[in-house]
Amino acid sequence: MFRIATIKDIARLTGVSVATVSNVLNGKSGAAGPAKAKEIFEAAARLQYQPNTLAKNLKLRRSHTVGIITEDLTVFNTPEIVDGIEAYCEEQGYEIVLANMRLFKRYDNNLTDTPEHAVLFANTLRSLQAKQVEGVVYIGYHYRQISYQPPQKDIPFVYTYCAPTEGNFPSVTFDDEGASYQVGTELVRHGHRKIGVISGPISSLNAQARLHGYQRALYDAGVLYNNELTLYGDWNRESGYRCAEQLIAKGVSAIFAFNDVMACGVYAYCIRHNLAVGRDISLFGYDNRSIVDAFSPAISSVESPLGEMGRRSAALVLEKIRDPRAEQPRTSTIPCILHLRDSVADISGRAE
Amino acid sequence: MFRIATIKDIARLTGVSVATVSNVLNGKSGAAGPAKAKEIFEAAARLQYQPNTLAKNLKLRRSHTVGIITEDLTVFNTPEIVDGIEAYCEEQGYEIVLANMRLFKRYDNNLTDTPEHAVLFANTLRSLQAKQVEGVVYIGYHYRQISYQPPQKDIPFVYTYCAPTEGNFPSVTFDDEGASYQVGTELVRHGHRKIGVISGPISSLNAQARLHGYQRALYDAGVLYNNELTLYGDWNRESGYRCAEQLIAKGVSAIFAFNDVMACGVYAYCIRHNLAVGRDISLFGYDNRSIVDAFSPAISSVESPLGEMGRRSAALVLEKIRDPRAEQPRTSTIPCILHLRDSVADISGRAE
DNA sequence: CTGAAAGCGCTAACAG
DNA sequence: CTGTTAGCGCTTTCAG
Repeated sequence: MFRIATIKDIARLTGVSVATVSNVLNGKSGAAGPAKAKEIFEAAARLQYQPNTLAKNLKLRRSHTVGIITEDLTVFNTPEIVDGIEAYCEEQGYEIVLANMRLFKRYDNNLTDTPEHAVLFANTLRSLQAKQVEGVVYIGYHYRQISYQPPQKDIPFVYTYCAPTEGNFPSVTFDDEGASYQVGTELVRHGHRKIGVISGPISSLNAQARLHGYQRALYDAGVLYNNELTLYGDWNRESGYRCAEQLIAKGVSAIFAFNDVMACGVYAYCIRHNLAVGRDISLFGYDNRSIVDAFSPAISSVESPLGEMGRRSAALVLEKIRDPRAEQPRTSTIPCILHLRDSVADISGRAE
Repeated sequence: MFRIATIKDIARLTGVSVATVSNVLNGKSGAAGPAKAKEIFEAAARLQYQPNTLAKNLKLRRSHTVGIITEDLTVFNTPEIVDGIEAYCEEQGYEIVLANMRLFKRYDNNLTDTPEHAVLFANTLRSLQAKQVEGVVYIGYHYRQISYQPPQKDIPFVYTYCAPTEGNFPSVTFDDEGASYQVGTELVRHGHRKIGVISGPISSLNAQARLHGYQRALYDAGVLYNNELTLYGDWNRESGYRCAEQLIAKGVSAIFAFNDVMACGVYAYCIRHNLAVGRDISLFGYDNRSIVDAFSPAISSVESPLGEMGRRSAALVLEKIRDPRAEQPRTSTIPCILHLRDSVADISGRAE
């Protein structure tokens, strides 16, 4: 079997003590004469020396590592958030260690808050702490309230893509309300007055925020909000299709679906009934998933700033690590990115 | 600041030595009297004792951990492979530690094998080894040849979703050729004789294997292969659209696109020209991405067995860890999963 | 049945 | 400028 070279091997090879090797390799100026130092560096390179992280961290009692807990890594937005955290940590000289709870796979998509989840969370967090992480970012699979939290109230811990029901840990989310405000504003600016909304389930926090933003946009634009034109889907394609049918019967010129999958349902309805999206019907989705490109014209949509949420979460955790008494905002909200595409027609010139 | 309880705290609390605590907690029978043992367990529970992984692994010189190197975690199929590895390792009592090279983000999608990649790979592998991983799975972002490999020839190391150009490390891939064979067979079974193919670039290994499988299916079915009906796209939507135009002009009744994105292009062409997919034109895609559901009828497609590839890779690594002299297959190929949907019409009854 | 002691690889006083 | 030493938290002989 192969053995990784240790500081001891270098010491033996160069005829100095391990302390000297350690000092030289850690750049302590004047730890050895220039000749010896050079010799030590060369030996290290030749042996492909890599300090044993375990030993080093054990000794230093500082791992320079932040833990990431994902509810489920295979949910579409999670990897981008992880990526943002990694990018930021790398810039700051921190490592990351990932713990995936695999909630979807493990519990077959039953994601209501159960006691099992709390136990799994506690175990996951402890296993991360056993690895001496200095802080933790918790990534939800979808925006919702989380009832469990770390037992210690003073560890650097940030929720992202979800929010704690209580406690003082910060959370990072995206600006659902603001993005919907922009969508509403854009649709009005393009001349639309009768706009249909296909919301998610009324219990969804995302859906609530999106509806508020949209309503505020209409208010600010002086357009009456007609709640008959707001229907509630279930995030799935079929509900988009069904709601499109009703809304179009009511004579809307544009539809704002609260996710892309339902927007696809709308698109399908339009195709089936010979309505040209981007001319007869304008369409906005949400999530900016790859399906927005499946059609032509492409579906306008709202992109969540996943990478930026990751970066912000990491920044908050590192700040807290460096200054445990830092005052941090309870919630941080990152703006979304609007993608206005040809699915939205400008009808301001047309007769009503 | 909070401090995690150590074995020492328990020892002090229960009035025994650390050795006894360690023995009891590790289930050494008869390490202490039953009363004392109970007391120790209770103290551990009360203090939320969690053994320090660093210290434990340092001492044992066995981390029970396998490393995962991903080329890029944000590429759509990577997380599912990671998930499969995790699931298997968890069952076997192993932990995983993930190192994401972030190739896409870092090099702006320039993924030809460059010397920089080899250096990044070497660093990543070393950092994993510094954490004392016992083996490593390397996950490519897309199936292709990889020219670099670990410097040590005897470490447990498996490539997945890619293959090494040389060396004796095993690789795990999916059965592109077999899946395409099945697609060809299905299309013929549904009465299709003039079938258009939209391949990927001719240099792509995936595309080559898929074409072979398809050709073999025609051969076995006694259908002539007309290479005029095979066009080469570039994996993008527009090329699907363009190729569809040419193929349909040649009178094909079915189109097999080598990925779903190009299949979307075909779909778009059909919609634009009033051809009903699943009636006038049959369509098969590849990858089974979420966009297959964007249309109605849904696009038939081929699903890569990502989770299973992960599990198999993990199994190979663990086998090698447990028996360093185990003989292992150079390549393992996992069957794909065919999703036959309504985009494929049975035209065997129709006149030619 | 129980504990003292050594040591995994590394760093940081502290002496020389 | 260089080396000795102690110790991070844990396991494991080996005596008592």
